[in-house]
This record gives sequence, structure tokens and C-alpha cells, in this order.
Amino acid sequence: MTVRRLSVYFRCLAHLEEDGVKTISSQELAARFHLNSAQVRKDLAYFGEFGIRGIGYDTAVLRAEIQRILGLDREWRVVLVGFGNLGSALFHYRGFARQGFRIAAIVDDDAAKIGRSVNGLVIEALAELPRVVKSQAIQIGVVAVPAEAAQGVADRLIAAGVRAILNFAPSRVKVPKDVRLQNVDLSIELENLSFHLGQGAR
Amino acid sequence: MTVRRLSVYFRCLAHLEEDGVKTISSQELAARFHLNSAQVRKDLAYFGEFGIRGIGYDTAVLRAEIQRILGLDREWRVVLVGFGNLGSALFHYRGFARQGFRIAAIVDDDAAKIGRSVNGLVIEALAELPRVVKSQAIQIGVVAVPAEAAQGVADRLIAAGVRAILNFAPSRVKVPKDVRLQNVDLSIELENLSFHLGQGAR
DNA sequence: TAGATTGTTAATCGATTAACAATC
DNA sequence: TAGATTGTTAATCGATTAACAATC
Repeated sequence: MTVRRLSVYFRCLAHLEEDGVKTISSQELAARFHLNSAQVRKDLAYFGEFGIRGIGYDTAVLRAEIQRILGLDREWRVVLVGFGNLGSALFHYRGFARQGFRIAAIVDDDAAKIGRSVNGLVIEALAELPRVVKSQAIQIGVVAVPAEAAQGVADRLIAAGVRAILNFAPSRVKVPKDVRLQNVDLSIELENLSFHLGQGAR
Repeated sequence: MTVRRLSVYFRCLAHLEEDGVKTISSQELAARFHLNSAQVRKDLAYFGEFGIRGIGYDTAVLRAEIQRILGLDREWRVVLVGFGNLGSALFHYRGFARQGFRIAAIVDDDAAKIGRSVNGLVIEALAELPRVVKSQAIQIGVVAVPAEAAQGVADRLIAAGVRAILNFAPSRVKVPKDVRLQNVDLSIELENLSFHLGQGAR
């Protein structure tokens, strides 16, 4: 939960820095997100002493610290598996690059797509995964295939040596404990929205 | 938080029902998600008495109850704003229809796209939003436009009369209190993944 | 020094879990 | 009736908030 809040602080600080704001207090930061100032201080203090008593936090310093804590100061090398609508959307999504996620390879199992070049990157065959992961020093596999194919793709990614899987397929996949799995599950968001809309109607 | 867990129970129960499992205990259900059985019972009891003492829960009955609670037994009418990569991916995403989200209209401000027909649905001009929302009885607006355009689109959707906004743009938008806003923020998921991968490396 | 704001300890609150009477 | 499992109350735990000494 703290990590999610750190993400939020980070984006806010980046904006403040752009706007030329030099320092900010936990009070001001908290007000922007309807949080308690003690919570903001505690979240930050957990990772170190970044503030100056009587002054607040140096915007640029704190932004850089959070960036480092979140691992946003380094690049992660990613293979995108599946170049259908979703895969294509993710490939063109700017946010990926902005967060340091560099799509270093694309694979698909559709013969019609293999060999096609997008932005200078050639789509490779799914069977080439082990070679691609190794030669491109890839750490993360992004699963953008239909639900039925997700587990199989995840297994192949892990066998090929990725350390983490970002799963966009609308299905849960199982991974060993030493592999980090992050699901981006649209269904849960839709159900959440549906629930709250339904409540409002009553 | 309970709603998120209900979503998970729902999917599990749907599977169990397909597999012909007639009843399930809170114990068994909890075991599947590494939860406490008391928590499962409490989550369910919050909405009514669905279980049978000494037996457990009737899979089909509980599935139907949760479906109703989550509002998944009815249809929500949706307008998709933006038919770029992301919009197109969302349009073809089966999960939408599966959860009862019926894309009843598509709008875009790109003249090259307006008038194009996808699966029998004609892409309309953004300016037509008020008419489209009214004539199609639309309740939810899905924002799939670039970050810079998101707030403007949200404002127009609200003015046109939608009750909820599902925002996929990588930017926070502000909405009045009576409009339900659900952000699907990929950045936070990426930062979460990045953080945990970074920790593992230390 | 006076005013402000941090980092942190103690108090509070809410959510999770254990325990058990009710009951199938 | 005996065994099992619910719904719910009471106990525990963790996260949030208030308060304040430290210090810029």
C-alpha cells in the first residue's frame, strides 16, 4: 500500500518540480490527496530521512529519492508476447517507456505477423523466446495473449529465464515463488464500477 | 476491499459451477486464495445469509447472489471515446461484454476515423456526444484518449449526462461527487513491479 | 530566539482472525 | 443424535492518526 502511495507522491513531485516549486511540506502534500500529513511523513521516513525540520522536503531531492526507491532510475528490458490489439496498444503506450520499461523484443505465434517490423523491431516467433530473452538480456515478460494461452506463455517465459511477468490476459496464471507476477486485471475494475453504480441506483 | 474479494469469489464459483461442484464451504473457498475462512464468511454475511449451516454454500446460489450484488446480472451501456490503439483493443476485449458492459457507441475526433464502421458500429464525431449519450441511453463513458485530452473528454462526457467514467488515460481526471470515477492506471502497476524487482535485486 | 515542520512514539481506529452458539 | 459448518461476537493485529520532542 505504501508503494502505491509513493507512486502518487512521485508523480505529484515531478509536476511540482516542473512548476518550479522548490520545497513542500508533508501538510501540503497530504492536502492534495486527502491524506493525513503524519501518514505522508511516515511513508517517506520508512525509506530514510529526506526532509528538513522546519522547512519541509526539497522537491527535487525527494522526487529523485522516490524515483530511486521505485526503481524508476533504471531501465527494465521487456519482451512483449502477443501483438494483437492489446499488444499493439501496449507497444504504442508511451507510459511504458516513461517508466523505464524498454520493449526490446516482440514475439507472436501468428505466422502472418512473424517477420513484420514495427518501429524497427522485428516480430519473432514464439518458439524463439529462449534465444530472444538471452540475447536481449530481458528481465520482464508482458503477456498480451488470449486467456486460454496465458498460462502456456507464462511457463515458456519463465523457462526462458524472465524474472517477472506482467499479465494482461483476463486469467490468473501460476508462477514459482521466485518469479514476480503482476496482474493487470480489468475484470476486477469493471466489477468494482458495476457494484458502485448498482449501489447508487438503490 | 470486500468488493475486490467478491469479484475473486465470483470467478471461482463460476468455475466450480461449470465443474459440477454443488456446494463449497468457507474453508475450501478460503484455501484457494490463502484467506481466512472467517473472512470469507464475514464478506458473504455482510450482504445476507447465503449459506447452510453444517453444509456450506450452494455454488450456483452463491454465484448468482454475488453476480446480483456486483451488478453483473444487468447490462451497462457504454460509449467508448477514442479509437486509437487502446480504444480498439478495449473494443475487441471480450471481458467487457462478459461483464455486461455493452459498447453501444464509439466517438473520436479524428476525421479519418469518423464514419468508419467497426463490427456494425459507426464511429461518430466527438461533438455528437450529447446526442449519442441521450439516444443510446448511455450510463458509462470509457476514456481511451491521450493524457492531455482526458480531462476535456471527461468534462464533455459528464455534460452529456454519463453517470460514471472509466479512465484509461495515464492521467488523473477530476469529476463531480455524483459521478463515479474508476481509474485504470497502468503506471501504478508498472511502478509496483519496478519497486519489487528492485528490492529483489538488493 | 520564535516559528515551522520533521521523524517518531503513543493512542486510536478499522480490519482480520479466533472462538463459539446456533442450526443444518 | 453426532458431525459439520454457518453467522456473529469478542480478541487480536496492523495501519492510520494525534501528539510532541528534536531541530532547522
